[in-house]
Amino acid sequence: MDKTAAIFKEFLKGRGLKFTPERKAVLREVFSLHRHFDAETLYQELYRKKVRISRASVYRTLPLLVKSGLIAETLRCQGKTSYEHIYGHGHHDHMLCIGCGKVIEFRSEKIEKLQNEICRRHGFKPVEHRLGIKGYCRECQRKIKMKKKLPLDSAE
Amino acid sequence: MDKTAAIFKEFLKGRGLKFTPERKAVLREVFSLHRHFDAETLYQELYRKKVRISRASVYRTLPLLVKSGLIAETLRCQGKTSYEHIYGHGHHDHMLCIGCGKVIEFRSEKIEKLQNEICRRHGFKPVEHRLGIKGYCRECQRKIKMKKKLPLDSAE
DNA sequence: ATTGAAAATGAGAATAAATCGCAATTAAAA
DNA sequence: TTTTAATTGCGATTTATTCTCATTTTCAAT
Repeated sequence: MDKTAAIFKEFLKGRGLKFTPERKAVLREVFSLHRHFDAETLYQELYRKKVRISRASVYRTLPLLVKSGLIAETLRCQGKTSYEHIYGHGHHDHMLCIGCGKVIEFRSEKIEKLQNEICRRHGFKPVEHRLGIKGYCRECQRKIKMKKKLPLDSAE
Repeated sequence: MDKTAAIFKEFLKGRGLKFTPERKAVLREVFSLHRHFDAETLYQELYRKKVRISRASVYRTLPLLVKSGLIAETLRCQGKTSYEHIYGHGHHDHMLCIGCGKVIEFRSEKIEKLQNEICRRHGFKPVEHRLGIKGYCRECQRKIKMKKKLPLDSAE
């Protein structure tokens, strides 16, 4: 059994919850995917692989995985909740291009440190955080300069 | 005419959009509210005040206000998009207590600076950012210590 | 192994948030 | 004014997610 399963099982046991085949399947699929995903995508992917578990179970399992600390919700992008791995995937923050949707991941030790310091000052025990910066990537900045009429999404 | 209206009007004119009474009403209501709000709340509030504009118009106007820079989406909290003022309300980040839902606002000049620096390095032009830290406030940390069976939301 | 209680499941109905289509209306530039 | 593109309201629709509940399953204690 791999490490993530052990963690999840442990988490579940601690709260009197069960490590069912369905939950196992979701966990497995989650960690076979790379990058961000949402509940529906995961369900479809499982379906494609002939793993027949209900949407409801997928929707019920993902929040448990979040609470177990294995995954986290990402910044909300287009109306649906999306997730990313935490386990085995060092923490990082995001830049999100408003123009083309590109995601740039980054990590700043200094920012992390400052955050922790601020939390300490407030007596706050941080569990998880998200920093998302919206803006325009290099390419989209160039594109925008060439338009006459300002597009709705222009930064200017 | 107040400053926010001037800004919004200007923004709209620049893209060939119109400063209609409905948009004016939404803008007005937005800035009469304090703290976070969502589309439905705003609609209800307007309805209560006998300002009869359709939900659709509210939903259509809020994104425009975001694009104008007057307001911003907040961290997603419970499935619906919520907003907060930007104009006249200095930017701030959030700590969100998982236990009781309390929101602590804070601002760190140092973090802001670091963010800008990182963006520069990536050729990214930031427009807006959100930093949200989830965790447990002082009180909830105390409460948790006293429980036997771990609640679903426990940090441990 | 058996059992029993609590928890989980699937299927689809239900809800909630947000968007869309369209005919009628309106803002604002000419 | 006139004109024209933009906007409105309404309700229908879509999309995401949650809920209901009868049935099944897990797991700890026999």
